[in-house]
Amino acid sequence: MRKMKRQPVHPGKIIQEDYLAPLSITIKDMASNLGVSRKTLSKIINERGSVTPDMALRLSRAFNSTPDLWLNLQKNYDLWQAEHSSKSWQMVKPISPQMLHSLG
Amino acid sequence: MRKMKRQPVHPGKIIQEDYLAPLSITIKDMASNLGVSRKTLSKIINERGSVTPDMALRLSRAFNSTPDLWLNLQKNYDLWQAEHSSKSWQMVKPISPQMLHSLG
DNA sequence: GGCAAGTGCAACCCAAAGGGTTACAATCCC
DNA sequence: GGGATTGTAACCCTTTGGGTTGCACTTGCC
Repeated sequence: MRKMKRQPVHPGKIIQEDYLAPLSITIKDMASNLGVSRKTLSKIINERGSVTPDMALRLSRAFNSTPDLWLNLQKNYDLWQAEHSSKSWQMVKPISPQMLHSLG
Repeated sequence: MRKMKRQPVHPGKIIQEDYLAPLSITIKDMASNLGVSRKTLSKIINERGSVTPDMALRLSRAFNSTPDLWLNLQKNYDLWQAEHSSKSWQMVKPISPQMLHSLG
């Protein structure tokens, strides 16, 4: 599989750069169109909020895409954050056949 | 794209049926191995908790898989829940070229 | 039968996070 | 100048992840 070396793009950036900007749609109008508050959209675009399943569904309808597109962007972003914000998960030892023997 | 018609399997079920059961590992021991509380693992396995990015990293190390495997399971599950727990997102109208005209 | 282990779960405590509204200051654009 | 846009802070509410402790139930084993 592929390992992410650089921090993935936040979905908010995609919304802003690939949709709102090109189409000249304001955050205010877009929030209204999505049926959420201006704050909610603003936070996501400014990378201070995340795309929830519900928001992914709304975005997919507005931009004629799929909820998975947005959730995957968010997932990759969150995963990268988790990988780099703590390392205690690296302490987890693989469940190997050898271990199973000692467990028996 | 593919549309999910049936409720996706919860990652907790996979953990239980594909790993713990076959390997005869108890929830207690597994929780200990993952470095989380018994409650945390128990909730996930009983489908009352979700696999967070941190947990996905732990599971991927324990079971020699990828964090994405676990996060995708959770994502699909959450998305299905969101789709069926509310329908207000269906009110969102697509941003069509026609709409853009009226916005201009 | 009887005990220890495994387990679901409730009760509590915390902190984080999503969502809403309101309000203010800074900007941008006629 | 003046209206529209926008980032944000302040508040409020609810949900949720995570931890610990304790209790009751079930199961396996001697």
